[in-house]
Amino acid sequence: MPELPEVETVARRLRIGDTKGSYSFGTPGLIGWRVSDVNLIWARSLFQPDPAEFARRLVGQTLGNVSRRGKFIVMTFASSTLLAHLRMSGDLRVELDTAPLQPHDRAWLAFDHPGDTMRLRLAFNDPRKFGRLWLVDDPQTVLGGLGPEPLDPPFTAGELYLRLHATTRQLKPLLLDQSFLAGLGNIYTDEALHLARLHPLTPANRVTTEQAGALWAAIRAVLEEGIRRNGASIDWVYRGGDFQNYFRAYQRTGQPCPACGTLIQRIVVGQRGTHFCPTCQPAPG
DNA sequence: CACGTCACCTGCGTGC
DNA sequence: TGCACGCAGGTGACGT
Repeated sequence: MPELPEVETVARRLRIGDTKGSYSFGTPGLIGWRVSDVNLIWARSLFQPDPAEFARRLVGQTLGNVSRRGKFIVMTFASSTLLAHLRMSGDLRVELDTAPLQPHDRAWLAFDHPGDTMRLRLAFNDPRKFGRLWLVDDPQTVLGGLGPEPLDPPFTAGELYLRLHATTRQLKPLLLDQSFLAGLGNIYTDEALHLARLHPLTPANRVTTEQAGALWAAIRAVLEEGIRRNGASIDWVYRGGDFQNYFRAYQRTGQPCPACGTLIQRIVVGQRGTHFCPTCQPAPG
């Protein structure tokens, strides 16, 4: 799924709630709520630690903050950090703890709140079972290998240019590499390369200063638009966003390029479907 | 180092 | 209808 904008949308929902939730009153954010119970339905969803220690360390802790790093959701408790990676099909739901569990729910945490009779559930739903949870003392043990955060100030066009010129790798797989840049996935990589008018197979070290500037601006533009539209909802996995209605290239094989009308082509790069306009994004060399 | 292949999983659309 | 097959928002472990 879930790339940076979708993960940001999920993190925001956990942090500040959602007035358009499943209930008339929406769902509140979970900051300040206390874990009263945990249940692991599919044990392999938990990467670290073992289930018994997971429960022992989490129950009784109060959630201090929810943020995002790359495609990870970062839930900060007083003495540990819960990390979630949604991989291809994961999602996190906040609901009343009386709501029925859903098919493909893999784990849940129950929350209570001082002076409040309401109890909430945070459910981790993941049809394909690729998603993972970690409970750690130091989040850097999991997040330490990630590249720059593309929307943060230290990530400049000049920084991108320098990183591109450190390798001969093709742009598409390079941008998907989370140690090069954190947060891009298949959708936003295709969208950014199209907007920047760069062919997905271009060797990174052959990108000019101007092209690096265009790619930097394009990455930020597509991510910001994705966040503004609450992410993309595609296939049978509906997540509430509508960026899928504004794709320029991704999954538009055979449809006209919005810039020039040429039909979008699909190739396979590193086992991933890759969509581009052969006119706007001419082959390198 | 760069690239290819497979594995991990389930569900959906397509075509025979 | 049934059933194979290809495809899917990700990543990590291998082999060459």
